Amino acid sequence: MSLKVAIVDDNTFLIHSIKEKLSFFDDITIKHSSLNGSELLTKLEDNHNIDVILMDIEMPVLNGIETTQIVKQKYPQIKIIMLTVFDNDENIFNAIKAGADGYLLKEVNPEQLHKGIEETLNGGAAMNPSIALKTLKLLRNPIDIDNPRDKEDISLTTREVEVLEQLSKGLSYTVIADNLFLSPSTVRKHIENIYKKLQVHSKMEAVQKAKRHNII
Amino acid sequence: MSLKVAIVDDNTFLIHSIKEKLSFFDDITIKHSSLNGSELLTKLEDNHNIDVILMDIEMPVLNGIETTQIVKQKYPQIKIIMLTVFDNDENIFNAIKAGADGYLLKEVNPEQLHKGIEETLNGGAAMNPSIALKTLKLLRNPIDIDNPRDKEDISLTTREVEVLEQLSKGLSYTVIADNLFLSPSTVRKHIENIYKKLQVHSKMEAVQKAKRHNII
DNA sequence: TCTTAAATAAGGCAATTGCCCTATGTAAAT
DNA sequence: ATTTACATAGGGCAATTGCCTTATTTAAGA
Repeated sequence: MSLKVAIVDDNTFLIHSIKEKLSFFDDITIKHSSLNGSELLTKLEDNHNIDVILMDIEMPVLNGIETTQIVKQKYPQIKIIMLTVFDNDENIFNAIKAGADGYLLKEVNPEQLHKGIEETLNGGAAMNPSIALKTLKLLRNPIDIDNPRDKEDISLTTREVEVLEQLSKGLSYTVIADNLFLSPSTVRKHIENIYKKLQVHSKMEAVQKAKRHNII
Repeated sequence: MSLKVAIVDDNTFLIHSIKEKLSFFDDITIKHSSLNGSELLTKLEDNHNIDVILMDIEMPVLNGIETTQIVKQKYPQIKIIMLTVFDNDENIFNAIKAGADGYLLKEVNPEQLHKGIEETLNGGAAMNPSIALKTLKLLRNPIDIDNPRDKEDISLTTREVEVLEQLSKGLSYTVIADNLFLSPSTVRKHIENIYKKLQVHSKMEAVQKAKRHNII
């Protein structure tokens, strides 16, 4: 018996792209697709014999988070995998809270998508490695989503984030240099740049701000 | 340049099994293996040029959770993937809290293990689907695992806690003195005493440890 | 009453940090 | 071809920090 999949996405082009990706696998049947949560709910009321729903987040009328919450309330047996272009903390956290069983990005390749669906049906969770890392960070450093944080986008380079991580452990310039196989001068330079980007003036402030923005 | 991997497992048979799994891939070099955390730490002190550590949890002398915590404190740039047969919530939660970058089960096949190492180095997190599900559940239902922490009972005075709170905001000695209507000398003295009680040597370490012990 | 813990305050010194300057090589973008 | 971003590296200097010493006052406990 093949897996019954439903798709919810307000972008018809992306629905088509998902269908195409799954067409390679004959153990998957796409039962129907909807352009928003409301449409999906109507279809489920008529027939809820569905194994997995691939759900977009940003949609008109009823968005993916709200829809997930409702579907999970009424049909807890149906697995829901979020399939979206957005991977910000807010969305991930809210989707998980709403009861999502997985979270994949739209750029996922056919094999990964197929595997994700299978794993989810087998009692696991489908997740991008980058999403997985974000969930770990959320577990380690629970941020208060409800409280409005400044949204100013802070863009640190990979190296800067690495240095910041070391700073957060209370390590000195020289130890950080030793750890990253750099000259202390370079570490100092990176830290100067970090301070400028974060608009702070000390290690502690930098780490504080970085944690608030879930950079580390 | 191939990826430098270290293995820590008290079971020599399992070490051999992991080595065998990774032997198929020529972009991976196994630098050394240790039978417990203590042995690993000694080796890292000699040479910390390691990309990833595959870490067992149940080990004599120094277990995988404690070892992860120490390694991440001293060498935050080294990625650590837990590789264990146990997947209970306690272990997963504690490993994540200790700073693990991934969590795989020992039955993992060579390809998955290799992929997990690669993904982790690429800034993601390696995770079993079943583990991923458990992390989602932990996020949804935040259990307050009463961490035994260190048994050492740390008793700071009211004033010391006040000062520590100010420290954690990244304030300088003089500003703290001004805030608490004290002489900078007094603030310095309090901080010295805090350092001695917590057995640390800098603001950042003090704040870190205090947070771990729920003092602030 | 004597002792101890806590809070207060100060001086000195070496190491670290924060902030300014300049400079080079490389890779991506225009 | 040229700008731009990134990573690397170094020098200099004032301020801050970490750690040592000593000292007084007050409040709580033995």
